[in-house]
Amino acid sequence: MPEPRIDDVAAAAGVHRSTVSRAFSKPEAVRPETREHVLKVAAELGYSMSPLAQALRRRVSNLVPLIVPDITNPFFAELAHTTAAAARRQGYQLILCLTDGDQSLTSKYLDSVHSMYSPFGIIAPSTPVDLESLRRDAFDNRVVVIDRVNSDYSVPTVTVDSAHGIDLAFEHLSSLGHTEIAYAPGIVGTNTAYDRRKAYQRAASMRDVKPQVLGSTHTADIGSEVVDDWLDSAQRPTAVIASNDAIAFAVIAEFSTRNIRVPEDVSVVGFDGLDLGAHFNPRLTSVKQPIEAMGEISIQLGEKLMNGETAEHIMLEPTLLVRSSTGEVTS
Amino acid sequence: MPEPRIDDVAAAAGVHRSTVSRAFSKPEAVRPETREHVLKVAAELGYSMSPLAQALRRRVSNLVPLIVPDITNPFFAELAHTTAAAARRQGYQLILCLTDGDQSLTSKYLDSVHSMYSPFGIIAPSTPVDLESLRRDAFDNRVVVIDRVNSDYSVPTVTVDSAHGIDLAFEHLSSLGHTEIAYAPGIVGTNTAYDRRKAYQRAASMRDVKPQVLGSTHTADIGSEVVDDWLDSAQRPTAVIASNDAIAFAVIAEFSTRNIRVPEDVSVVGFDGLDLGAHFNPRLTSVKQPIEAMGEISIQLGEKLMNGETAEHIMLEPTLLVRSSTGEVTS
DNA sequence: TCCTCAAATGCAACCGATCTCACAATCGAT
DNA sequence: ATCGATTGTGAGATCGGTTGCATTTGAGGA
Repeated sequence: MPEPRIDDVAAAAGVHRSTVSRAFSKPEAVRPETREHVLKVAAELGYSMSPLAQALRRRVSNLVPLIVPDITNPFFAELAHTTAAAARRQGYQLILCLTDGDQSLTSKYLDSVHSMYSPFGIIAPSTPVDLESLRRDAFDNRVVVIDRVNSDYSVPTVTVDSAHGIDLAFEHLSSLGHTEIAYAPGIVGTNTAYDRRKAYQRAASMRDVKPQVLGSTHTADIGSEVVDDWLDSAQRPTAVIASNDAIAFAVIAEFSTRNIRVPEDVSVVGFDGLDLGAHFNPRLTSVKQPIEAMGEISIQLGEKLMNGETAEHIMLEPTLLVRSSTGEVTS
Repeated sequence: MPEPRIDDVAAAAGVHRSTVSRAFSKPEAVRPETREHVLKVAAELGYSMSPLAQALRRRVSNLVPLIVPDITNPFFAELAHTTAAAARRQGYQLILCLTDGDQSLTSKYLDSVHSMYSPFGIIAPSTPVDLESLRRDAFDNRVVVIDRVNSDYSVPTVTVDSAHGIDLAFEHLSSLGHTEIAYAPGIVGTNTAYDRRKAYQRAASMRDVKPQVLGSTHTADIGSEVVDDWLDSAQRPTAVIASNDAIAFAVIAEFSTRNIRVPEDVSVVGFDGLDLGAHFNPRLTSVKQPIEAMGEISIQLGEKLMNGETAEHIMLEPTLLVRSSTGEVTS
């Protein structure tokens, strides 16, 4: 048997199409008894509305795109995870769009979902978003960006307070006696990468620590670059703050490969606070981003956007997750 | 300006709607000159077809669901990555559906995408799929399963040869002098978990190794269970094969926490061959699943399915990725 | 009992495309 | 020149709902 359509339900319930439609999508517009009857008949027939047809007529769908550069990066995986959950809770279906770092794909995806009448979209960029093109491309600006945005305050954003995060890391390391604290930057380009690095510089000078940035050329193997620089350093840092957990993993792996022990010889703290870090060796101390909140809030901002409210800029506070990759300085 | 519709293009080009439609979706049915003219006019207007309207009328969309239990598990992340790429290449838009281990969500998702006229769906289950319900639920059986299927050969599947994978691990460990080789199973339930464990038992007995399965109660912390069992073992295994990389990570982290060194005190080999393992400490030796091929082939099987071809069962061969978590036995 | 007005329902156009069928133009063959 | 077979285009129903407007229903008041 084919799927029942709205007319089948209408016939079976002895009412008109439009009444069935209202029974589902505008409950207050129909008499309670009628509504119940229609719903019962519909249930008996195993009827459910076609989201496609709805979207076509209403010009609004429940498909919300989340655009991320790389799902293979556990940070984005966790973000996708929490955002999908938040989306589902609100009745949206999250569409995960993977750009693989290809800028042009972003606007392509945006076009594509726009033509599916998405109510809004969420972008977690790897490189600065070209907002000019976003706006023009589509979507009437109904885009939420996870990360700061340079030039344009009309786009709502959710970010994490990098400066505070870095401060937490410094504080922790200082309390363990570290005074030579270096920084391992990630891929440049994003605002967060920039913010964190900046925050490192500031925090270092505030504490009379000589800023040392390790491995800035960014070839394929970040880990060995960082460790090379560390070894070459006149005054070897006793601690390294990585700009994110993935970098921290790579750095620790490389230290270990060269028989430099973490945290005995050098402490490492990450930035992300991924669950995965709890099963790393050693278990990774890290600045924890409130990823769950980020997902939740992105959806909320999106909904405000579609209600025509003005752009908000939410900044979330990170916390410190102390595990085993940091220890007292021994010298 | 509102988005142009097909009638706008038709008017501007001086032809009928249907001709425009054909110019796009059935090129051979329209005179070349007409076609070119229509396409040019459409381009000038910045016109593109509404996928929603298309899907509604054709009763086929380009939305392909990939249902996975947990994107936070890097295996599924890599799978999603490659499958999304393969899907895009064929003009599909992958919809990632996260079940979080909630069985009932699977059929919900299936219903949902079915009503969006998905041509087929892909399921990478964490627990055995209830095919009865899948079939009945929706989709006319147009589902590809990544993992074996027990009861039903009418569903196409793509699997990896677990037995061979385990053999590779054994071979490698044997060549390093290991004779006490234990196994750390993952979450039970999936066929792959079952297959791998079975394969371990068989491979062990074939090589006169006493099978030792570590940590089978499966509380929250698998790592410490495994290590507890390892410590309690009368004859401590010199090597552990983990049923997947995530388990291997957890086990190594726990070994290390208790000051047991990998690979000096015990070798560990994983199963998945994730890129992430290359940045683990120590870099993880692992049986590598051909994840890229799995994604690609799932899409292909799906396409065959929608063309009415009969179900195929593809089995892929794993390879061994030798890194640094295994070493010669020292006793 | 009749009238009024609001609430509930029916009617029919519409969202943006596809597709079957009918019709016109073109062509080769007789 | 006539005719049947192709080929290309137009007409209009259709996919499965939504929605503004018209109409019916029913409660309350005179």
